[in-house]
Amino acid sequence: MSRNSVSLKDISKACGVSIATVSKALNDHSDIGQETKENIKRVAQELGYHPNAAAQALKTRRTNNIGVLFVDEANSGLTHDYFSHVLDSFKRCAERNGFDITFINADKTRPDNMTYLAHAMYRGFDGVVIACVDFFDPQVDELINGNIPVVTIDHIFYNRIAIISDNAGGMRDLVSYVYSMGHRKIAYIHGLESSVTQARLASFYRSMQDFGLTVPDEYVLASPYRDSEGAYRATLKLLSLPEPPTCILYPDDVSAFGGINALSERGLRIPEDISIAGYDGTEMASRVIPMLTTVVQDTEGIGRAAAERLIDMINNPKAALIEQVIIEGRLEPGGTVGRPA
Amino acid sequence: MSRNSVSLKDISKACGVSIATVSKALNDHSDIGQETKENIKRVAQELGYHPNAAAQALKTRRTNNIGVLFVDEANSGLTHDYFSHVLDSFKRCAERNGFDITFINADKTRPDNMTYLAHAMYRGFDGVVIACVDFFDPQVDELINGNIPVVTIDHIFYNRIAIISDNAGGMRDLVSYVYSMGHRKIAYIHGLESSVTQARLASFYRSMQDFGLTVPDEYVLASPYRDSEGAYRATLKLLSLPEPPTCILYPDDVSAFGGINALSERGLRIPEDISIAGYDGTEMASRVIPMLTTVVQDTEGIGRAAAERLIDMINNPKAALIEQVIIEGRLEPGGTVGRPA
DNA sequence: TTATCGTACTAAAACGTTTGAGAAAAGATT
DNA sequence: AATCTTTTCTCAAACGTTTTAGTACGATAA
Repeated sequence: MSRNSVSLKDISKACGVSIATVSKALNDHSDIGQETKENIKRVAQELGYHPNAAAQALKTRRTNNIGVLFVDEANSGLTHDYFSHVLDSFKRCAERNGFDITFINADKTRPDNMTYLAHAMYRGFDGVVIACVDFFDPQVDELINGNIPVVTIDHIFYNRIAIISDNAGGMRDLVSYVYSMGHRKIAYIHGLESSVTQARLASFYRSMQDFGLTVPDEYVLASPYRDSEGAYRATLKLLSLPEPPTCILYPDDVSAFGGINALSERGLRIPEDISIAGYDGTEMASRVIPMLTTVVQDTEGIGRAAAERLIDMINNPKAALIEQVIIEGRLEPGGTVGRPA
Repeated sequence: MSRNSVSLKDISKACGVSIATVSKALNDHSDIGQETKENIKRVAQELGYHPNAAAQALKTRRTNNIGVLFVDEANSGLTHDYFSHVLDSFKRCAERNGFDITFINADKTRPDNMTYLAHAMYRGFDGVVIACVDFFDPQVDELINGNIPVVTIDHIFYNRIAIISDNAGGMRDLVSYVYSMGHRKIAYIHGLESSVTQARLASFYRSMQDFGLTVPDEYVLASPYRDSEGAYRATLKLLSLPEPPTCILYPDDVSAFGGINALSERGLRIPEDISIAGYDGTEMASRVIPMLTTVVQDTEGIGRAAAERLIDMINNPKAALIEQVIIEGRLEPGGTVGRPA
């Protein structure tokens, strides 16, 4: 009862040794006799002892706990398909290394209204991973510049380690593939201002240029990420052009579905009449027929890389090299890109 | 530097009062003068003081931290669409009440290999929410029977509070709707053994019976949850029956997509030639045309209810009433159910 | 014999907080 | 003037752990 709690003291009493001896025995210090160690460990087991994380943290200044900060524009939180996969991978890797993960509160209405950094310090996180947030939020800046080890995902801060997916490479592969299928009139609907967007957009222009193609301004439209409505409208706009594209690239798979809806409403068949491609490689992309052509992000790799670097930083604070790790994606041809009529 | 840490002691020095006074002032105890309080709070602010969660937890035996346990058969973890929505809602509600959430380690290979309960006690969680796990895992049993407040989602344990979605009601509504569209030959592919499955299956039979329909055994097939391949195969089996159904109900939306693939492969149009419906109301269901007919689970309500009950239990340990909260879903007609030919 | 060493242990302080019991000073009541 | 209250503050213990310095003691070396 009363939140049963066996402490070192209880074991020390049961074994007739001091508390210090028990602590050392359980932590396998060298200055405790073999026999004593074994006895203590046995008794600890029998009594159902578990260390107290709070006491350990207080004493050692280490929590074995990593903070996760994630807020996206749409406030979709955990339900964000891309992020939830990254986080899942991050979590697995962290757990394998004995770390737990706790969310850094994203609700600004929290009773004590602490900033992200304050919250992280309050919990004593050994490290923090930041993803998909509004990187212009001053609170994020404060956190980045605090003295807790940090890795960021998909956004580069100059004084921190960043894990970023290879947006330029993915876009290059995509354009290259579409080109090889015979398309020359390629439109690109891109997400709103972010470093990810910029990287892809630049790569789009560059790749097109490498193939000797010029991109009419009307072929490049903006629409929010993961907003099928916006993509729907943008698609209609493209279709109403005097010379509509034969292929439309979308900023993400959800948007691509918005596009599909617009196209099928206009009676256009995919890929016979028009070709499309998404980006991200979400589950839904692979569940439809024809399978959506897309660039599958290596979410497993991103999450793992982030966890590995962060844990590395935590364990070797001096070796805090600034680094950008680029994780490649993989083009998934699917069936939504055909040869233009 | 060195993980900057302003403590009560620093404030007490700066203000020329005792540590106790500082603590009481910051916690608004009544035995501290107004003026002193204000001064202390101001100085705390200036010095950038933040409480230390570990020390507080050690002293008060309260962590303001809730543990989340979630492992599903497919080990899809956080990427599980239904659960990630429930968790997101849970998280928001918990945060509004000043709680953080931390995952209970699901990786059995963790270095210290603690059981779920051991882990929860180690972290000192004030409460625990359990969802979608293998409820026959003895470790889950141990956790349920431990003395930490627990709520379970979608599974009833007799001595604990459970939040469950209204599977019987949802299935009834679905059958009723399909019936009203004129269908009489209705097949049901259901998930593998679980209380959710059983509740829906029973409700399916009962609803059919209420409409005076008998269900041929061949119309009821099993296929794992969220397995589009399995649903694909089951669908083909149904189509090869001498008298195939005019409508197929799937255990979840992902499975429904597997079914769609099988049907379109056979050249059947939806809903002209055959009708289908999913369950869950995932994002992908609403992104396709025609929109998938499905029962949208109130994930927001489920998550919130779970958080509210759990926090209630935490704050009033005596009022630990055993309760089952049923959260209703909502039939989303979509466009995949038409009138049978 | 005495100094030196190694092994196995303990004492006690410390981490940062909370809290009940008390103390000092000022005000109110007899 | 003496006593009781009230207000405001401090003392000190406690939460469970880790760790440094030190002790006791038998063995080895001089």
